This record gives sequence, C-alpha cells and structure tokens, in this order.
Amino acid sequence: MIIFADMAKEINNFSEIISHCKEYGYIFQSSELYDGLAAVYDYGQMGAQLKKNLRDSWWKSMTQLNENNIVGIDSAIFMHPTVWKASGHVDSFSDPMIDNKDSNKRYRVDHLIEAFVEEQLAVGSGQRALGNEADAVKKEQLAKEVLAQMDALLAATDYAGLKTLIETNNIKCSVSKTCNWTDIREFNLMFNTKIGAVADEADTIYLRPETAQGIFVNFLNVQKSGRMKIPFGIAQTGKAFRNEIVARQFIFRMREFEQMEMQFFVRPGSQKEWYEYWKTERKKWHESIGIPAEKLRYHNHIKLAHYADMALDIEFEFPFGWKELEGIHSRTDFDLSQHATFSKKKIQYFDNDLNPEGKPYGNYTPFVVETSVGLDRLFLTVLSLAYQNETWLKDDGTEDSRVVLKIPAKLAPTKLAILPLLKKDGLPEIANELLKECKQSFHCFYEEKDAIGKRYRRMDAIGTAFCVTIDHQTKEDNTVTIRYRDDMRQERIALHEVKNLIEKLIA
RNA sequence: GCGGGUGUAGCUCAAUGGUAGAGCUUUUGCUUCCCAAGCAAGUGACGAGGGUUCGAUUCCCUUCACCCGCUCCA
Repeated sequence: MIIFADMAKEINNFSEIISHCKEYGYIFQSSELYDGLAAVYDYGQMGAQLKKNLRDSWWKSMTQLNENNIVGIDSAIFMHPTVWKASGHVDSFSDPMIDNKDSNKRYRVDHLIEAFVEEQLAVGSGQRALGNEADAVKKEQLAKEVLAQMDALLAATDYAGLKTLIETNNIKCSVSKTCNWTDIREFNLMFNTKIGAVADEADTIYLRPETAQGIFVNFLNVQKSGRMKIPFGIAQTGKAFRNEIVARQFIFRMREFEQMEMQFFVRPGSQKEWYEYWKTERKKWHESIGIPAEKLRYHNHIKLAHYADMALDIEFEFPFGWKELEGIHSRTDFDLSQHATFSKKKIQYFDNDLNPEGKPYGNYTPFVVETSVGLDRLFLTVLSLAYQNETWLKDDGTEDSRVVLKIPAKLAPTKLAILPLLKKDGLPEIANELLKECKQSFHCFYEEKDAIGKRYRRMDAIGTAFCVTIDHQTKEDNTVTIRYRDDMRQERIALHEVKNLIEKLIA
C-alpha cells in the first residue's frame, strides 16, 4: 500500500506552473515561433477545453440555473465609436502624459502645466499683497502666456513643443523637485483600427475594452423582444482588449482577455440590496466550483470609478498574492443615461408594478449592478489550486513522486482515460467498444502505449479525472479497474457501469 | 515606465573564440499482467539582428521575450 509522506507540498512555485502549462498543452505564448508577443497567450489543446468548461459552467449557472431572470447575448467586438465617448473611455484615456525620471512619477501634461500656472498666480498675488505690483503683473503675464501656449500646443498635438514649454519654464516634479522629464507620450488603453477599405474615408473604431457596453446598447432590444420585467439580467462572455502599459504575471494581466459579465437591471433605489445579493451569490459560485472559501475574500473599493456608487472585488490568493478575480459594481444609471444622451434616444423602462402607495412605479432609467469575472484569471485560479507536486514513500522505502493536476472532475478537460493493459489478446477491442460508448457523453482519451504506470502518470499530469484499465480478467467476468486521480485509489467495477458511474462523478 | 535577473533539445542541466554533450521526455520495433520496467534504433537546441574576428553559442551593441521588486491599474 502507498503511504503518502506529504500530500501536497505547500510550495506552489509559480514558474513551475507556467512550465507545466506549456509542457502539457495548456497555455503557449502567443507567436512563440517569432519569440512571442508580450502579454498575449494562446490556449493549447488541454487549456482550450478547460477554459470552455469554465465558461460553460458560468453560462449555465447564470442563464439556466439562476432563479433570477437572466438571458445571454453575444454582442460584437466592434461597436460604434460614439459608444466609447458615451462610456467615458475615450476621454479618460487619451491624455498626453509625462514621467519624471527621478521620482518616476507620472503626470498628465495639462495638469502639470496648470499646476505651475496656479502657482505663478499665487506667487503673484503674494507679491501684490507686499506692494510689489510690478512683480505681480510679471507673474500674471507669464501664467497667461504659458496657458495660451499650452492650449495652442495641445490643439496641435505638438508634444515636443509641450516638453520644451515645460523645460523652458523649469516646471518641476513636486516629488523629486527636478526638471528631468521623459518625452511626452499618449497612453490610450484602447486599441484602435480603421473600418472601411478607403483609408482616407475610414473611421477610427476601437476594439472594446470591456464587454459591458454591448449589453447596455442592447438593453431595449432584449427587454422588448424578450418581454423582460425588471429586475432582470443580461449575461455575456467575450473578448476584451486593453493596451496595458505593464502586463505581468503570466495570463493574469493580458492585452487580449475574456470577460464573463452579467448586468443586472434594477429599480432605482434597490441597487444596494441587489449589490449585496450578488456579492454573496458570486462568492458562493466560486466556492461551488471548488475554490476554498479561505482563499477568497472581498476587497471594497475606496476610490470609485466614474460610473459606480459602490464597488468591490472578489479576490483570490494567487501564488503571487491576493488579486482581483471578479468585480461587483453598482453602476447606477450612468451607462444607460449616457447612451440616452449621446444617441438622443429614450432608454427607459415602464414599471407596471405597484409602489407602496398603490400606483405603478412608472417610467425610469434602470440602475445596474454588474458582476464581471476574468475568465483567464479564473482559469489561472483553478490551475494554481490544482497543481500538486507530490512525493511519498513506497513499501520498499524508496521515494516516489508525481505531478498531478487535481482539477475538479466536472471541470477537467478530459474526464476518462481508457487503457487496455496490453495492446494484444483482444484487450484493445474491448477498450474501443467502451470508448465508443462513453465519448458520446463526455471527453475521453484512449492510449495503449507504454506500461500502465507510465500512462497513469501522464494522465495525472494533464488532470484526467479517472482511468479505467481493461485486463485479462475483463474477458472472464466483464469487470474493469477504475483508478481515481486524486488519491490513486483503484477498485473493480462492472464494465457496463463505467459510463453511468463517470456521469455521476462529473455531474 | 524604472531597477535587478534570465534566455542552449519538449523538460532539467553541461561544455566551448574552431558550428555543441547528457539524463528525462518523445517516436518506431521487440518485450511487458496495474502506478514513470527492460532492450534496440531514431528525432530534436545555442531567442533574433548587427558588430569585432580568418572564424562568435561564447566578446561587444541593439532588440525580443519571460521572471522578481517598485510604479500603474478606467
């Protein structure tokens, strides 16, 4: 019998997980052939299946099992450019920035210059109070000139000129008190491209930086065509794109990533109650797919985004620390109101339910509570929990070891490996019959090469939940050995029960 | 973005100013009756570009990518 010396080594080396992902077909670096593309990754044959299982599990829990009224949509990545003006993404993120090389502090160029102008005016009025009218006028003139120059240069997007303006006026960093600046650069988190074949006439459009707007612009379509009554939700999964300046930690922060979002539309005033509801509900869901409660926590936002009145993260303890896995945001009526303003169309809902005074609630712009999970982050969560490098002592006293992915059976990419003990004596034929039966219901893997122990280890490494082995006894009494990945336990079961048992185990 | 580190086969590592060696893996065949068995044969690498040199994987420069710390994170 096997005695486990130490079940799971606590040291989950992050780089070991990354190597493992590559070695066993979970995640590859994008364009690796050409030395890779920073912060972009591809999912391999195992990873794509695991990711799909996670996505399906979320989708089902939202749109099918949830007791609230939630429907799913799939909106396009390309959207009308005005969407991003309405959402606030264009304005907030196209400002020219400059860094101080000594303090490494980054400033918005216009803020930096305006602060200087304010300072000059303050100094000027100080001089006036002391009776130095001439100095005061000089300062005021300088302030006016600098401001005028800045406006002209900003309008012309002359960044070199702006930098010269900063340097000639000796505008300093408030932290380092030096004038040692980088060049001025524009940091826009949105990727843009052109739509339309003729370049001159083409419009700039953006790759969506979040999937949420696809839901907001379809609010009326879904509400009317689906005869939806508030409160109700719209769910969607899909790719989003952010031109991150610093992208780090493997697939944690990528430039192209997948979100699983649900926008829940509620009566104004009830947002707090629904915010609390989804806060609890979403954490429960993470626990339901096997994430231990002690590895999850809430983190309330102190500084709120422009659209939110309440916001928190559900954080997971990754190998590199506590980080955001899912965001819950009370987005108020910001988005729907903005789209109403920019599109000049009415986006409202008529609520026939009776208020406490016995009258219909009437027309209003719904409030929104958003739940937004990073699918790639969830993938990394599941994988970092599953990865185990185990060692134990064998009966003869020697050490044995294995690397195993203990992915919960219902999420595992491959559910069952079907292994004839030998590739002769009719064993492969029996195995193939079983394969034909089982693959209709769940993902199977067939292998007849190499010693059985070696095949078990290979299945451990890719996280296959169960193995069944067909041997000579199978021919006599129609039983097979089932071997469980997590504890390497083996038992004998009837051949015809295999499919039902596995179905039960992965339900 | 700043600072530090790294880059040789799928993985782990070695050697060398004269174009690289091993173990594991993998492939094929034989053998093999339940946790990485054995035998035989085979595939497979100096991240990229430039410079110095008769000659560069090795020295220099640039670049790409990854890891760590700081910073940023609508």
